[in-house]
Amino acid sequence: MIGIKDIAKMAGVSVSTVSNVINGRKNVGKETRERVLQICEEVGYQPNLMGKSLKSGKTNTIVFNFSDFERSFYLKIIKGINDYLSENGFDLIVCTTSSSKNFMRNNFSRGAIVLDKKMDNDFLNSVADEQFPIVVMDRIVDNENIKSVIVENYTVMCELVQSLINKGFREFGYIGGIESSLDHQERFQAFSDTLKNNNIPFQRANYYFGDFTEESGYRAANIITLSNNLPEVLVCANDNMAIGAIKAFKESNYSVPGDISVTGFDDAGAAETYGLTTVAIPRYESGYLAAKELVEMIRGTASKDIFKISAKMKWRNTVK
Amino acid sequence: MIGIKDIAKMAGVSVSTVSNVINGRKNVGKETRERVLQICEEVGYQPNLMGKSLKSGKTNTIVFNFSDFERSFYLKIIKGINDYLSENGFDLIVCTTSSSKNFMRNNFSRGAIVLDKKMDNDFLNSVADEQFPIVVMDRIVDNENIKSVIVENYTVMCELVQSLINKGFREFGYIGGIESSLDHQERFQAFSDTLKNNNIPFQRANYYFGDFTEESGYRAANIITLSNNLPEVLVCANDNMAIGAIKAFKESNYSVPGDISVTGFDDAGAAETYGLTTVAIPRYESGYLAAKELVEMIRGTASKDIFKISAKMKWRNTVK
DNA sequence: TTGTATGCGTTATCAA
DNA sequence: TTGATAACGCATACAA
Repeated sequence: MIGIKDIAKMAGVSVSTVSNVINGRKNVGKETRERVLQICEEVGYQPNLMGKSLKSGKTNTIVFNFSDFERSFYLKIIKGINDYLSENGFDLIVCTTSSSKNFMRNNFSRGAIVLDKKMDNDFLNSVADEQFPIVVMDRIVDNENIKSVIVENYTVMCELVQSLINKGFREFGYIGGIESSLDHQERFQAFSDTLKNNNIPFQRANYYFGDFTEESGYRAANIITLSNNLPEVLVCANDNMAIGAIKAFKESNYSVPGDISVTGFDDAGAAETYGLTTVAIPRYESGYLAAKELVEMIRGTASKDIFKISAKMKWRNTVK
Repeated sequence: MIGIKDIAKMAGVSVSTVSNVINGRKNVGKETRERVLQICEEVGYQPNLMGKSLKSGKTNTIVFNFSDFERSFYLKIIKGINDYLSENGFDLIVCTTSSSKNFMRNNFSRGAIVLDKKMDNDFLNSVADEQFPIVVMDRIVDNENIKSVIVENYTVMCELVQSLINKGFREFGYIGGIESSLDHQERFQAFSDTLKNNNIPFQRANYYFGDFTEESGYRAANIITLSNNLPEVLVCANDNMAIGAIKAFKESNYSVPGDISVTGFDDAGAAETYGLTTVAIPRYESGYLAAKELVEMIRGTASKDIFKISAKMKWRNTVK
């Protein structure tokens, strides 16, 4: 691997001069500067981050941590994060749980964005620090160096359910997501609060367990069809499960929305294809904003508030 | 930040002794070892990864490099890579182009898997090394430390086109992908070779440029409809473009496959939804195998051959 | 069994 | 305008 020392030798100057050129100091003669830059270009010199941050004690690396490979919108979040960070001169590394623990320390990286349920609060509390701020998504942690960026699920789910009630629906079914997920909790809370506010009863029997996968929605819907007691509308905690449910209904020769209406949450790629009525969450923007919040924490200019991403109803045609 | 030196001072020993304790060498007295470990524990000492790998030049980290956020199957590839690596005790970091160049060096990582057209061959040749092997996907680089894992596009595309010919199709259209992509090149080569072998003419006018995005397929199909000269079947270099084309045809009130048949390549998530006839590529397995090849190169047990992932025809209903 | 000295790639200080 | 050198945190060869 070629280093500053090699460049110095080739250019016939000292290492300090090369360092000065590379870091844009002005105390270098024009000719020397050009010669050095020329050589760097030719040999494709890349500064070694190790040496650099060993010296400075600072890095520009941000860790993004996730572990669920089933939800394709994660790529959009990553893209948002990546875009903001590269616009601001930070490097991004994406890791899954175990590796993240190695890299989330302030002599290696400058901060982290965490979207992984397996990364527990205790661990986060132990590494978060004024020198190592963290942004968590879909979770709230009580620590002044950990900031939350969450989706504003509650109001939009209220809006969705209220609209369904206004359309005349009275018998609701619900498929929930992973219980530890804040998204799940808020969505279901909004769902049941809205029914309660309208004096519409919701039997626990009409709650079906899911885990945000299409498979789990499919299974839940099969159980529903077997019960011989279809609700008028099935509200699902996300799109994957809604789509799984729709597939199951179609296989059992029920028409959506003829026999049963279905709603989702996310506006995932496939939602449009299925004409699914759902809630659109701006994923790219979430990532971008999470990165922005983190960088502001690093710079000491962040506000303390939880950052809420707002979502919007998307009416399509799986609701009568 | 507390370092080995501080521990040494507190324990009243030298830094090398502390280093020896931490790295489990046996040349340390029992008492000393216990005292040092005790102190490390108390103060929460964490070794500085920078200093460590700057010195030792060895790590267990593998870099995976990609940059296209539009193709959701990338998540499957990442999952495959992640699974193999974690089963084998390696850490994975995923990076986009610019950051990758920082991390792809043999004192930080142990090897890399590259799936990014923006990472040029010159750069790869300059970093690849016996001590830093690289696996490239969808590309062939002539370097004994760079191994290719590619999809066996040719034979399956021949099979697809031959089947279409056997069904009686004679007028073909084609939407190509990014020209620099090996996938694109092989698929088109197979397409035109098969037509030639069957003495079926293919006019260059029926070739449409695309870049693997749905958008580009949509545009190409709109151009086709305006030409008033629909081919009998439109072969697309991937699913995204095929789906874009199908949308365009439907908007122009052409029926698929009534007025025109369409085929894709990838078996992306949405392909099933659209009932698209396509070619299924095992993405998870590709990632898993790419990681396996890399680890074997690291261990010095890899074969020199290009690794080919085989793909399979998937007949659905966008072909008459 | 423990300590001293050196070097990894870089930046910063200071002298030339 | 340039160069020599120390220092960052750690591992290691070698001396004690």
